[in-house]
Order: sequence, then structure tokens, then C-alpha cells
Amino acid sequence: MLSQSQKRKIRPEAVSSAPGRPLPRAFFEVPPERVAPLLLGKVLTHNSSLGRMAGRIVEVEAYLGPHNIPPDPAAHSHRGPTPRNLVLFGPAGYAYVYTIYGRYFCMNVGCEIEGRAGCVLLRALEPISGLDQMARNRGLPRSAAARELTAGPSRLCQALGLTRIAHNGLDLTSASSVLQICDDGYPAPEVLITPRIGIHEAVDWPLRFALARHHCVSGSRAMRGHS
DNA sequence: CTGTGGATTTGCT
DNA sequence: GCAAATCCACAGG
Repeated sequence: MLSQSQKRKIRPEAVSSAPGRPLPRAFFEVPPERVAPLLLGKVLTHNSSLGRMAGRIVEVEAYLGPHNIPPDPAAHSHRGPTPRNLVLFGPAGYAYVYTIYGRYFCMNVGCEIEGRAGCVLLRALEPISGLDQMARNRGLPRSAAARELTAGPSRLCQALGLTRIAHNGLDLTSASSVLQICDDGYPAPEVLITPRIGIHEAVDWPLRFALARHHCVSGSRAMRGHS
């Protein structure tokens, strides 16, 4: 049983940035174009052996499952299940982490009910805690700007130490998971909606969502919503 | 500030 | 074989 004084030894940082419970599975059991804007402002946390790293989600993209009409030709799932994309066809709330261009990783969250493979790609975070470790993971000096750490889908994976082998298929809604997405009460943000980045099909679909004018959103000033 | 090209692994045709 | 939901270094304005 804890004494009063022991209870008060909780560090202020651990309280203020303490993630509540992870978002429940039901949060993710709707189509990705609806989940995506709701994820803005939520906090992604990785409790790794190197320490706890967390960042606020400031930019995402929705990718639609093959059941959609018309189907989304830019989605990895658009030709049906394969060994790579299998987790997307399972229940909502699981991490889909894949290798890109041989050297980087990208992380998605699976959406919708089992059998429907919609997902949301996490494209940028605002670093909240574990910044020193993030800089080490990125091979940058401790003085590096926040947006150098986590503005970009592969940058954020590198900063948090996320890999396909270790993290693909993890349940993000489990209280015991090392990888979680939580709501810390951040207010509903002003959302910028644009076409998706880095794709060659369906280039004009408005499925990229970002916090307007946030400095940790990837790309140029225009991509961040500045006039 | 913008634009260009190379790195390097994986999954699928 | 080849294309890929990227990043970085470097060139030029």
C-alpha cells in the first residue's frame, strides 16, 4: 500500500504526458477517411528498451480498402490480401509497418471491421517526450529541430525506433502493448485537407489530413497550410 | 529556398 | 526483373 508521500513522488512529466488508456478498438472500426482526421492531435507512444518516446500526430493519410467503389489504386491492399498486407485484412487497431525503398519504414493503423482493409498512414508527429533518444535514433545532434526528427512517415518510424520485424501486427489498443495511441485531451484541431503525397495513382483524392500551419507537418510551407 | 538523382530491400508479376 | 505511400546530399538561384 502506497503512503501519501510515495504517491506524490510521481514526476510531473509522467503525469502531464501520461497517456490515458489507449484508444479502444471501436475508434478504428470505421472507414479510414473518417478515422484519419480524428487521429490528428492524438499521441503515439512507444515504450522501448531505450526509453519511452511519444509524439502528437499532426499529419496522416487515408488509404481505402479494395471493397471501396471505386477502389483506391494507391493502397497496398487494392489487389487483395498478400503476405505483406495481411494485417490490414484483420481486425481494426493493429499496426501495419512495411519497408519502403529498401532502407526505410512506414507505419499505418488498420481500420474498419475484419475483412475490410482500410488504413491510415502516419506521416508526421510533434515530438513530446524522449527527444534525446529520437535524435540518437535519427543520427542527428541533440539540438536538431523538432521537425527534423519526426516530419515525414519514415522519419517518425526511425525516431521512435519502429521496424517491420518488431512492430508489424502489434495491437495498438492493448493496455500491455509497447505501441499505443492515446487521447490526452488535446482540443479538436483546425484540419487542412489535401491530396496525398508521393503516390502516382488517384493523385487528386483529398485524403491527406494535417494540423493547419503546424511546424512539424512534412514538406514545404505551402504543404503546411501557409498562404 | 527549390529541384534533382542515388541508395538499397522487399514483394509481387 | 522492376517499381516502390522516402530521405538526404548537393547543386543552383
